[in-house]
Amino acid sequence: MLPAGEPKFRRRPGDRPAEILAAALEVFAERGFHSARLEEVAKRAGVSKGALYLYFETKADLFRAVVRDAISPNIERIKAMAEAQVSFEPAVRIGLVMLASRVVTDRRVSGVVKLVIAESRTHPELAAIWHETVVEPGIGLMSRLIAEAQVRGEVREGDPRLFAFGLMGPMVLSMVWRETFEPVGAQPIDVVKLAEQHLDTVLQGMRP
Amino acid sequence: MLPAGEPKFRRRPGDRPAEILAAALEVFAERGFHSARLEEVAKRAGVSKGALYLYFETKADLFRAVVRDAISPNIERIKAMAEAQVSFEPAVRIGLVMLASRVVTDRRVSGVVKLVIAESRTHPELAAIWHETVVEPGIGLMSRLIAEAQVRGEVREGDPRLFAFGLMGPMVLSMVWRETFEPVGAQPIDVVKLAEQHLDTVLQGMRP
Amino acid sequence: MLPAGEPKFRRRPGDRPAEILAAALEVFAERGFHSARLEEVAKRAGVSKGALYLYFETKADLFRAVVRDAISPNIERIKAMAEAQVSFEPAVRIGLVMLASRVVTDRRVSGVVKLVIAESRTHPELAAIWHETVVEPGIGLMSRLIAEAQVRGEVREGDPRLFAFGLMGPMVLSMVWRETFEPVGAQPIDVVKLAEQHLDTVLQGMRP
Amino acid sequence: MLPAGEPKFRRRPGDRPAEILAAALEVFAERGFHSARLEEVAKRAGVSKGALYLYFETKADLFRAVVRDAISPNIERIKAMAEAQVSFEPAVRIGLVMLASRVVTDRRVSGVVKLVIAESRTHPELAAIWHETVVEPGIGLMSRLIAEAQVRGEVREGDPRLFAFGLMGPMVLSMVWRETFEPVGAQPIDVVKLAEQHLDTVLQGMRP
DNA sequence: AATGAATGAGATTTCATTCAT
DNA sequence: TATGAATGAAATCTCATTCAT
Repeated sequence: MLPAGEPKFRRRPGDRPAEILAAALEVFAERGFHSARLEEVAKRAGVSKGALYLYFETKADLFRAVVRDAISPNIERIKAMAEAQVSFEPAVRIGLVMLASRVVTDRRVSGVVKLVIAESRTHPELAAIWHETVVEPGIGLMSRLIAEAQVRGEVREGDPRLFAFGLMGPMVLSMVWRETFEPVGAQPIDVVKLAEQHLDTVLQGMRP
Repeated sequence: MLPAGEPKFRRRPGDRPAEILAAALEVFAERGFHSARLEEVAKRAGVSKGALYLYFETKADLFRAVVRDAISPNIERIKAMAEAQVSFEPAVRIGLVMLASRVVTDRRVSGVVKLVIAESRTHPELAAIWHETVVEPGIGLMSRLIAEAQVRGEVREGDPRLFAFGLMGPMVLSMVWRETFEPVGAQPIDVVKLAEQHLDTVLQGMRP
Repeated sequence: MLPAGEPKFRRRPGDRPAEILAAALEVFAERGFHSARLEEVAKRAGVSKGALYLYFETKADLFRAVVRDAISPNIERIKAMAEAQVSFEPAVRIGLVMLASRVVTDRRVSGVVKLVIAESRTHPELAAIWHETVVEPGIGLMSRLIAEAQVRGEVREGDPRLFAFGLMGPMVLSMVWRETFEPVGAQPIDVVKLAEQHLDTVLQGMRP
Repeated sequence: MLPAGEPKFRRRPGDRPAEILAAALEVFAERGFHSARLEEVAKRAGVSKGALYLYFETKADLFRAVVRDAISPNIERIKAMAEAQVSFEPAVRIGLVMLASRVVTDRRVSGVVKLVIAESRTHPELAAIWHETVVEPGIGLMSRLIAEAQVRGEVREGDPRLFAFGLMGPMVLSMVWRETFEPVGAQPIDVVKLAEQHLDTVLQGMRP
């Protein structure tokens, strides 16, 4: 049926699923779930539309895979932090600065975070996964460290969980800011400087 | 076609846009921009689909109107705060607690904020409007108050804008939390308590 | 977005669902379920593709409606036959000749029967509906008449249900013949003559 | 690419087409032409999808081969019957009972018959082949036997072809019944009993 | 001003077919 | 011969938008 032309396809090496996930992350982050076109994902991954379906059942399935994929390194980070037994202040300092410099700054992360927020209504499982795997463990870890520090008398009284939200808040704000307001001209936030100044302020404010 | 009878009761036309905006806010907040069905908006507003087009050109136009509509009362609050001339600490305390108790807690607001975040890529104008009208004035006001307090020696040195982000961060986190994680089972945040504890902490940490 | 041209659509009177069903019957009968194109159905019904979805949820739903629609008149016929209390031979004669002349001859019926056969694997509900509504009542009625005639000594012994199949078989064969072999050149069957000769033969063969 | 080792066992290539045809018959009978997946055929035949194309040009080609393949043994049966020179009644009795017990009862046959009916519109060649090779010879043979019996005064007057349809009808009905209504719960027909009772009835009814 | 039936462009998804290996 | 990853045309279904009434 087709007039013969140059070869229609060529098997290429490389990790197809990973290439597709990378392309999908880009497109989803740029356009959101609904506006993302699978055709665009395919084009950027250098495959045909049909090929996507060799690896992912549906668009939603691909979306979920993108989000899950973005979590995995974070899980490791959180575990590593949890296992590093140190005294309160250095632990929080190192943790938050690392978060600011490595995680919040990473466009891949802030992009996915924004997606999770944006699509939480239509894909609550994603919010659930993210919450169980990243958010609650992270907040839980900080709360525990704070509670222990309170027992040791290093931190004044107060709800440890609220202290944790107080520390994390500006990091969340930074991601939202970068994804939402910077593209329309807002002055970028220097996240590391923010983290450091915030730590100086809050840690002093938490002293007994 | 209908034999003349008594005129059917008819809502004042002037109310229509407001009713439509209210219905649209609901539906957009529940479903996001793309999943929101104009048919659903029309049904909840008690009008026909066609009627929407008498007041709004397109779906995007309606969306913009919803977002703008949600801003206006906030603008008034901000202006009021700005005009209330008080010393630094009380001003910040009153402002943040008011924000926590009146604004962050309002589902309408957190819903719209989430929408702005979610659709910022496809509707950057919304992010722009929000930034110019709400965010920048708010952050600007706080920064100025802080800078003035620094001049008076009430606040230690440090970037006033970063202090402002440090104060606001947990409020943003709270809105994201409510919209994204509470629906999937996360323990709710008591925003007012958070604001108060955070103020105690940060204001102490900002002292010279 | 569209350059203005002649009016895109015009509401027309008439019973839309019925028009669509008629068009769909044609197309389904011509092409089978899978090869039938909704675009073709829409074109023949004089509506747009989208309009089909105002009346029928899915293609399968439309298909079911076509089949159900074809049954209803038959149900009436069967009921009428059942209620006509007559002695055995005339009843069967009248019934079968009526069937031959009115039902088997009707392209709409034979077309739908073929569809039910063809799609019974993919749409078993249709076979079920047809079986419960048309086939089993019909066979049941004949069996009962035969059993009663046996009691009265008008019919020799033998399984009444098998007698019924013996009478009906050539009618089924005729429908299959018309739909399957006539289009490829088979000599048409004169169904009424077949029914009459078959009745003469079988009724005589059923005498005690 | 593989290091030389002992040769993997390998089916004789000569068997491949037969294995594929067997698998294809199963799948086509189960799902119909369109819903049949070549991947499924390949899996059941124990070959790759690509291998199918070494033996059959297209899906339709494979389908035709399946149908033709199912005919061949029948042709032999029919020829054998035609050549067995016997008097009318025994010939018909033997023939029909054999048909009932060997052919109609064979799921492979009823499956293909159903396929031919179902796809006759999209693949008329199949109906044509079937008609020319199976149906018309069979009906022709019976008609001739009947006509000869009429000449000998063994059968009363009447259209021999219609007598043939009268005899064959319940066999067709049985195949349709099995394929269409039994899967949705209809009580199975005992085809051999049906054939015998029908023969008793019709043959008596055909006596002068 | 209001209606809502109708439109049709466009998106996801399927799967027979191809061809580099 | 044989494989199976990859292709891409084509089909169903959605829904913002239109406009005769």
